[in-house]
Amino acid sequence: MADVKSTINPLFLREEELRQCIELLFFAYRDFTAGPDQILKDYGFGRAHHRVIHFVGGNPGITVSELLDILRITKQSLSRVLNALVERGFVEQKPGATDRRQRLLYLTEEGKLLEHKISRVQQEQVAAAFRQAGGDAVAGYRKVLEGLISEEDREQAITRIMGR
Amino acid sequence: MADVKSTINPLFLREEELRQCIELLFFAYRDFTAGPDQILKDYGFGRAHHRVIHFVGGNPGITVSELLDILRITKQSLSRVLNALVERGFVEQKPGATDRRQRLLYLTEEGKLLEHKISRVQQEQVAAAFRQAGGDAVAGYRKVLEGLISEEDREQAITRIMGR
DNA sequence: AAAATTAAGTCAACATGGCTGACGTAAAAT
DNA sequence: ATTTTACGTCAGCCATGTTGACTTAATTTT
Repeated sequence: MADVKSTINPLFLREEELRQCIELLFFAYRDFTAGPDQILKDYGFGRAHHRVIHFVGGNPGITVSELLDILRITKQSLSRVLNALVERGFVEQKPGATDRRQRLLYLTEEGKLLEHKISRVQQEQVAAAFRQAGGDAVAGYRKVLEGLISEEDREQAITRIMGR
Repeated sequence: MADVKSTINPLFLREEELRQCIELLFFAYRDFTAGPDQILKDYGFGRAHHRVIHFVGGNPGITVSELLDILRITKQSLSRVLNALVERGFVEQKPGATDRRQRLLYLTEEGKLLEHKISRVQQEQVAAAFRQAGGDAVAGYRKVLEGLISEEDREQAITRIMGR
């Protein structure tokens, strides 16, 4: 069937393939976030808290404005989430050494525990997919996702991800 | 640097790699949804409306319960969005031929226009990433994303995506 | 034919996490 | 001394998810 169509109209298969790949991303992302969401529920936290925990965990001492730049949300949105995390003792703020206006963000011990708990689940899920797909597939996955990041963001995002 | 660490502790690179791939998915998904969001804003619609338009467009005559099963939201959440689309003439409902309780969903001509407009942008974005990454990378991308879908959902999702 | 189940819808209330706008404070840069 | 920057707060709005309770019409089961 697809064979016939692609012989008659080579663009059909391509468009259908693109459609499939788009839906694949939708379903994968949905299941990719399900594990963390489940754990976070026990703490009364949501996905927004997870993002903060994740990026503070991976970038100890990150400033508020750097975090805002990664998350691309308003400081009012961030503050709600960040204040909850600070009040409940998962994140702590220290004034910057050279610039004392800054509040450098760190995970507390409790925060690190939660971060590990969540990322272990997520890493296991991704690791299982990688094992099953093989190393070449992983390389392809990375290439495609990098290309999916918009040009304006790409350099910034990639160096942030890779450069640590 | 990574060389040293991976020589000393081979698990480090693996964990760091997983972390990178997780962030890659976060950033890619963010930019992947940005284009459609932009267009939808002009119509006063959001991402929720897009999902309905997308899946009704790809599955003409889909029932409400099938759609609920794909989107994994409550019927109350769906109804808000679906009613808006029907009222504004982007989706129409027809009673099922064999089971008249069902309301089969179709895009109107206007709905198809919007669907095309959005998916053209998204498909171009994905196509650009594919072109740049190459065919092998695309195969890898698909394999990994399939593996990322949870086992319970996998067969259902995959056959739904591929089987058309 | 009567009873039970199913598909779909509705009303109401609430939570999460985005947003805008306006304004405040302390530290740093000019 | 003035302006800019980093960060914060208050207040209110919007989109989209949730739960729970209940209705209607059509189909299926008994």
